[in-house]
Amino acid sequence: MRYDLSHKEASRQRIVEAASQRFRLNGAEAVRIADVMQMTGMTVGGFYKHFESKDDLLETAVSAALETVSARITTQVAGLGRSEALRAVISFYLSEEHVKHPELGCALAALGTEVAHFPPRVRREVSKALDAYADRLAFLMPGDTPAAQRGAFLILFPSMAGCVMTARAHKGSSTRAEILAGARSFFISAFCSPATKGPSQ
Amino acid sequence: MRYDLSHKEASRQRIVEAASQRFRLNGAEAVRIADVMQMTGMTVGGFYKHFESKDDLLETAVSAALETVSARITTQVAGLGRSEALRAVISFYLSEEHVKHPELGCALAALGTEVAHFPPRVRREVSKALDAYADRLAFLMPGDTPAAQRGAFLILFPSMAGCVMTARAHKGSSTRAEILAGARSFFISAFCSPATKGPSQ
DNA sequence: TGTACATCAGTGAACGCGCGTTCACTGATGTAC
DNA sequence: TGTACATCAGTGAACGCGCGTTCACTGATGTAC
Repeated sequence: MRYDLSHKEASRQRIVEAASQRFRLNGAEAVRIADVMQMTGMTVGGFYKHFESKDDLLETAVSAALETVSARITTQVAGLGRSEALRAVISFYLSEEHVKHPELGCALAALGTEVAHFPPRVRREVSKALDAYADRLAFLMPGDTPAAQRGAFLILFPSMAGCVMTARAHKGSSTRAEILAGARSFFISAFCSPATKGPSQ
Repeated sequence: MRYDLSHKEASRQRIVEAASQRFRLNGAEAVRIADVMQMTGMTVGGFYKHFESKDDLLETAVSAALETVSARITTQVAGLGRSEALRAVISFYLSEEHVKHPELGCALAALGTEVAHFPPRVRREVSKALDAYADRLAFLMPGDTPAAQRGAFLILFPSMAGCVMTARAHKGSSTRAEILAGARSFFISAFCSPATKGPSQ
């Protein structure tokens, strides 16, 4: 072994981080491996010292994106009460800021409809990563049991992802702001009112 | 003019219908013009007698899909009261059936996250088509004014599209059914309870 | 009514480009002695 | 400590395939007379 262990690993991390942003920004199909490698200061050929294929990278980068975002959310609400925490998360998720920066945002809102077209192995891993995402963030949700919290998460986050995706489809139209403002107040009042323990089901 | 007027138009319609299903089933990038033409019993070359480019077809086919679906929904709820009508629409939209058949379902749920990556001209047209979709279906929504109904539509449909997209991402996992069942009862109780005139905002 | 003709929807082979992947090579670094 | 060597992360040109688009051609059909 000529380079120390951390050298190769550091390169791999740079590739994953670059790809994770690029996939969210441009969509899975539109990302070119040569571009991702250029972002890291390396050239195409080196890619295959780290990954088997573009699909291998896709799987890794999407999972990484979901981990990064859930970690950032968790950090940002540390210290807030449950209701305030969720209110803050909803406000951010449904913000213009999030809509304008898919590369740093939720991978579900950025890549959602493409996941069903990923090759089976990739889709299975992404599906697992989405479940893990739910498990890491369910603590934000109202509900008496972990199962209830997970249930509420599985309503709120897919719904918000749909609103963000639709807002992004409406670039340069007032419909975008209309969707975001409406959804923000709707979901905050449905999930954060102090009186409610969760969505009435 | 050698063929009568309706002949070419009929071919064009077959191309649009085939493409509209194919785009929803496979995603915009994955659709091959040769495949679409084969579905119509024609061969590739003929395509360019009808459309300028694949993007031209995409724009036309996505708009057509949104029109077809809103027309079908409108027909199916004819005669029902407003609350029952919306209940029926939500139940269908969030059904396993809809999740399993993207090619016949809502284009927003099928192609949503890809729209932001369409070339500007296409995205503008799709954005308009989405606005028209809202206008045609807002009558289903609770609310005293058209604006209120449109506002409610712009919360409900993007949210449901997000749930369907996420359910589709979870193929072969119990998470799919969990999302659909949870979202169905949540949105029905939020938008169809006889007491409510709309989402409390 | 029959026949020559013109049109143009549709054919299918060929073109050209872009991109994922491969491969022979380089050169920086750690190790052996 | 210094030097020869081995390793392997990274290079970048080349390959090969798939697909959107083009183009010269065909043949079915309506029209003129």
